[in-house]
Amino acid sequence: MARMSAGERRAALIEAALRVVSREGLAQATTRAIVAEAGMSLASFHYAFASRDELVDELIGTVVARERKAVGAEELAEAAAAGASLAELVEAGLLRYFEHLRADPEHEQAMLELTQYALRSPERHPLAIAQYASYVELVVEALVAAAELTGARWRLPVEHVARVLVAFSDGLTLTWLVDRDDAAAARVAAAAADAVSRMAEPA
Amino acid sequence: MARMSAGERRAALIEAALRVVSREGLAQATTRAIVAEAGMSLASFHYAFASRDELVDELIGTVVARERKAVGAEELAEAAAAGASLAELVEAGLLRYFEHLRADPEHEQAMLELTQYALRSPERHPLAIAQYASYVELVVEALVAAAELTGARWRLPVEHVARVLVAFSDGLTLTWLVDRDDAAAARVAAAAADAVSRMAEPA
DNA sequence: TTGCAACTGGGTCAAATGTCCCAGTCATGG
DNA sequence: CCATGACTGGGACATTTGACCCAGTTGCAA
Repeated sequence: MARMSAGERRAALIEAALRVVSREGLAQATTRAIVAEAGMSLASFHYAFASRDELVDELIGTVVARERKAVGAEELAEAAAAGASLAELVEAGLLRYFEHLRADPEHEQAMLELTQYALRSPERHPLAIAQYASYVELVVEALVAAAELTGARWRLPVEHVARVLVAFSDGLTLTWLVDRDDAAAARVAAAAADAVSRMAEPA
Repeated sequence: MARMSAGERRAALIEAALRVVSREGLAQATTRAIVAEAGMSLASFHYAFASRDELVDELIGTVVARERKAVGAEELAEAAAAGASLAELVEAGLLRYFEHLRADPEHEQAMLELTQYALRSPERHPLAIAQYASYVELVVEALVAAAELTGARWRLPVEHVARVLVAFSDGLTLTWLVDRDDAAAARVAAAAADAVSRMAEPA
């Protein structure tokens, strides 16, 4: 195995772990499976991490940070310039997220498993909370931008609106992962966008 | 251990397994943990079930069947008689589900884990699909009743409406399990009811 | 009552798994 | 060039876990 710094090694192991969890599930992400994926030896694992739990904890944090980039709001502006309504903007955002989900369902499944893992112990519960706080924060930014672009004003605290939208996205994700029904997912997105856009009024 | 028929024993083990999964998670539901919960010996387990997997598969089926009873639609009629609108009826239904969730969060968490477990293998994926088909069916019944009681007509196939509502419920569940924010859950319920009720028109 | 099949308890086995040790290797500063 | 410490590879070990065997026991049908 090539030589690398402890930091690089930790990063490489986390990448490998994420691939294993995505492909086979958290339960199958044993230390041996992870180092095999990373092409290292077991000793390297325990040189970089004190325990498997430590890696999983760090994995949760890493993965949340990455998600932030995945759903960027760059295209919002052009859509609004093209005369889209707020509801249309929100729906477009949800559909963009849905494409992200369709492109890599296993990744979202992995995220769900990591959340549930975190929920199972009091020490890790904060990790799950941080994960969702991060989602909400991300959606807040998009909602603020969307409202500005369409000259609307949120009648509720935008965090509240975002929290609702995150819940709807989660529901869309979970149900689609089960039945893989694209049309149904599109209907969920439309209904969610409708409900959320009604939380705004002309500025 | 008292003597009982193979059928009773299987049922008792499934009950015990559900308790263990709810309390400690699927990963901790080892054969030993399950028989300890049931107060039996390991041999009894393997007398009743060929393998742990066989029990888990049966657990998923059992648990779905039980869920059907939990969200009964008895109170719909009285609410409608009191002059509630369709949106109010749907919201009341969601809030009733939410109370169910609040009363036993670990149970819903167990359901989620079982779903994800089923999603992880092609052979078991149909179990998850059946689980959700059962939810949709249940919601369809309630939606049909609610529309009748308020003199409304669904503009979409009621199965589509139900599928959306199931997605919203899932989102409500997942996010609430993380942040335990009752007020936020109530807002999700209201928004979901709003969106769903707009899928109907006066008959 | 008695024979038998259903059933049980305790122990055992092999595999998987998390953790860790130790002898060796390699890069780098002096 | 070489000493030193960071890093690696290959095992080893205890524990957990799923599976299951076998000698006994017990309810029940005849």
